[in-house]
Amino acid sequence: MVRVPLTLDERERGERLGRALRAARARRSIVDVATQAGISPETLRKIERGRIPTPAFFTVVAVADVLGLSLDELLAGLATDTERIPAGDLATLAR
Amino acid sequence: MVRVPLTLDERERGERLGRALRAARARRSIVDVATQAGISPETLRKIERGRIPTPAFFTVVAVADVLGLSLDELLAGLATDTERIPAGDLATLAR
DNA sequence: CACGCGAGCGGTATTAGTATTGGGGCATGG
DNA sequence: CCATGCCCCAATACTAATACCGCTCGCGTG
Repeated sequence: MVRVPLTLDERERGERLGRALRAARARRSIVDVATQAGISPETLRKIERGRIPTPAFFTVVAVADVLGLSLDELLAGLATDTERIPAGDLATLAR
Repeated sequence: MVRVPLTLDERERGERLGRALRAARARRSIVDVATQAGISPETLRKIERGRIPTPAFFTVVAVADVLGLSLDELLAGLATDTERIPAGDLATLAR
């Protein structure tokens, strides 16, 4: 076995990370945040949509930095997903 | 070119991350930490040696968690490398 | 002393997956 | 209209993660 395919759990974890980042981005545009973070808008979009379940470490760091988000809070929000998202951000998410 | 090769800066950044993780591991063995973090010892060793300059986000998270290291302090230590390592850890490193 | 042992290192090989560019498509609002 | 913002698809270069091999070095033990 060389490199095992990602499990379902790992993919779901990636989706939670994406949702957390999208919620933090709120009303700013993908292009805005991506260029400021030094990555391509397509990559950010894929991360937010969970299409990149295990993004590179420094990529996540750069995005979180632009969003003014501490990595520790970001991780804390991953465990319990939606339950931890404030009502206001939920509305933003559903828009 | 679809995906440009990593720059020298990015590789050096990976080496700093590796050194920081190794310093945090201190006296514990690679195998011990790696298995506890759920990754292969080979991978952890390569990350510590800078051979994996941009490791996956959750891989770094798992290792930092096992080492009891906050991601925020880990990142803070990356900027200025050795100057920020306390004397005690430097001695450990040189051993 | 010689021996093995634990720990780590470098090389190579393999597959899964990331990051990126560029294309097109569909709304919404100035 | 046309810009903005988001989405999907395809192709491609490069990397992550894993595994196996042999090698080295320090340490304690017989």
